[in-house]
Amino acid sequence: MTTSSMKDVARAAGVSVGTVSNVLNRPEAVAEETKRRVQAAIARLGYVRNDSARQLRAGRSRNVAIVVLDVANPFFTDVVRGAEPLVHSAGGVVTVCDSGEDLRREQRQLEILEEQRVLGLLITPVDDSSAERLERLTAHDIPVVLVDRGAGLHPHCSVAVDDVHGGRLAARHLAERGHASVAFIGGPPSIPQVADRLAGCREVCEEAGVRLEAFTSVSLNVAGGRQAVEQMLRLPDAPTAVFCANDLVALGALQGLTMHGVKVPEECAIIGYDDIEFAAAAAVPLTSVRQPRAQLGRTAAQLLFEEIAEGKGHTHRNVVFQPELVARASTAVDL
Amino acid sequence: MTTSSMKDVARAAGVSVGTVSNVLNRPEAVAEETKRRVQAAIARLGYVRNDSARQLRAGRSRNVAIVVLDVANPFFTDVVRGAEPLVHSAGGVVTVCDSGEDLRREQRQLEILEEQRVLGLLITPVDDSSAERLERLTAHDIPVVLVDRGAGLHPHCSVAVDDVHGGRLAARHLAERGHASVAFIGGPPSIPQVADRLAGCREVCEEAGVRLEAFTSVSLNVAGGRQAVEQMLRLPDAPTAVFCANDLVALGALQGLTMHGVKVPEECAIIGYDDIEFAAAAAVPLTSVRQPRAQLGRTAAQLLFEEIAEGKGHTHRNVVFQPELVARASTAVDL
DNA sequence: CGGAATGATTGAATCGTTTCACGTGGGGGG
DNA sequence: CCCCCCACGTGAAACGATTCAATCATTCCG
Repeated sequence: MTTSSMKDVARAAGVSVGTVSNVLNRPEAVAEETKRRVQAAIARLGYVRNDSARQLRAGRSRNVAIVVLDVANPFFTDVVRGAEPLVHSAGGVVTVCDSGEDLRREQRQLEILEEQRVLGLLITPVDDSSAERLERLTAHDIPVVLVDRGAGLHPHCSVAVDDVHGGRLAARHLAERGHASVAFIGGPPSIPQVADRLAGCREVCEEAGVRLEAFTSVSLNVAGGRQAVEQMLRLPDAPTAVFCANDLVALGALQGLTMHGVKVPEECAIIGYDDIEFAAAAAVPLTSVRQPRAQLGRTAAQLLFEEIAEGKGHTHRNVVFQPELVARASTAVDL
Repeated sequence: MTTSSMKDVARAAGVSVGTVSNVLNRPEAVAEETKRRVQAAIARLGYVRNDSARQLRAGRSRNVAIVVLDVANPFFTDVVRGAEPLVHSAGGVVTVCDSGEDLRREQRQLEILEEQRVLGLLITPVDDSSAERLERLTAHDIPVVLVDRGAGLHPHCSVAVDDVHGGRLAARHLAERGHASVAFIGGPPSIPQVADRLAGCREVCEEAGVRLEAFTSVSLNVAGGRQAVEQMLRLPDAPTAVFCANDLVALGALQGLTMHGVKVPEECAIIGYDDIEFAAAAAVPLTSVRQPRAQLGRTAAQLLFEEIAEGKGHTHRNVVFQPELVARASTAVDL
């Protein structure tokens, strides 16, 4: 059984292909009786539109691509989920590409996506050297929206979260609970997110007269958090609270403290960042700074469609969201 | 700057479009000098192949779609990662669709994917009522590989993991550690995965003379695990170990036990299932039964490409993987 | 030196839709 | 009774790449 085309349907229904096309795309323009006949033929033959042909004529696809640094990272999956509904209601589907923080992979994916003439692109670029390739896309009329990176640097719309403010929220929460000495644990300071969170934290600590000690974790994951906290415990007067640059690090810190018999939150409070699903699932549910992830995705998609709708006259927008503190057991003690 | 076509390139290089096509697809068939001229023109014009046109001619796209129940579930993201490399080396990109366990969404996505004439489809169907729609796809020459569901039921290839064996592994591990009474915590028994894991566990327990008590969690998540374990603690002689149908439930159990001051593993051991990344990240690292997730994806993609290569003469294969036990701190005590 | 073999290039047909300028037939208004 | 307009349909021209038979030069061999 070969797939049948409009021509087959037209023949079967005794009409021209133009009419079949009308039944599909502007049903109000065709007489009831004819419509019925055509629809019957479609059903009988099991006809399915060929999107390639459609796209060819239209010049673009209806699909939106999103290129993320890591599909397994809950942050990105939530962003994807936020973006999906809009794309679907525009008749397209979301193509998710995992660059794995690898520039070459990212580049290859951008090439493929450009060949596919995607409607638009949501991307968290691997680093600033992607800028040039992205400009090429917009030059070829493929709008690009940056997610959580490089806001303002490029001729694109962007969505991001205010990390400095997130750092402030965390520090303020700890200060209010009476902590006089806190540790910050975060990965390489070259990562803007980490630097911003630390900056916000430092700002509030200085204001409130809280002693702040920064530990550099080898990486932003569980192992990094565990190691850093062990290093911290060796200090003569260890801080009574740790603020971690993300929840993975915080889970690592919790693990390290548990191993050393340090009670959380009684002897040491923990506060994480991102509020991933597993923050609440930890043995001691983690206080965390939540980013509006789904909304990030939703807004990114909105900006994309706005840019498409406005065409030439579009001016780029950079939307910044404010994070929010979610208090749980890991900081539930006042000193 | 309008996007330029092969015709433009041909004109710029002073050759015919056929030659340009050859430079792109069979470079060995065109003279050095000509090739150089054409490539120069391509670079100068910033020409990018139009995949729609290509697909139209070829009759199919080079993209593979994967429809999952939940993009945020680490199980599926790992499957996606396993499948990606193969698809990329075939010149395509992976379209990830999240059905969200919603039949209507799944249906809509299948329609779109069929219109797009995807090369093939990897899917974990929402339920058996998807079978009919999937058969329609194969009838239209779009091969389908089932992932972790409905193996053998349908005229498709499939990959799955032996859950009964996984249950046996867990029970054996606990029996070896000297536990005489264990609890199973799992969601509705109507889920085949849950039923199989329990069956395997029961089999070994009976064999080894271990008392087994099954608790039904309201759902397969953290809250479910916490509630079930609280119920368990109310028993006069509570079991000394719990086997959870998945890691989320196990994390919930750990949380519940921690809240009630029960020490893990000294007073109660825990063993989970899936070995998600966060199992190792728990305050007490969780012993878990690992499914070869990436390999599941890789193999699924392989089966897909085999089916494509073999064409008509293809006979469907059902590949079943054996899970593997990963021992960690949460069971590291012999009674 | 004729003819065959080899190599490079061309041109045109084709894939399946969409779109639009153009019939065609019937009904209503003048 | 004529004309115009409307509502439906038609047919053919795009869209941009691939493919293959046909053409044109060369080179090689006897």
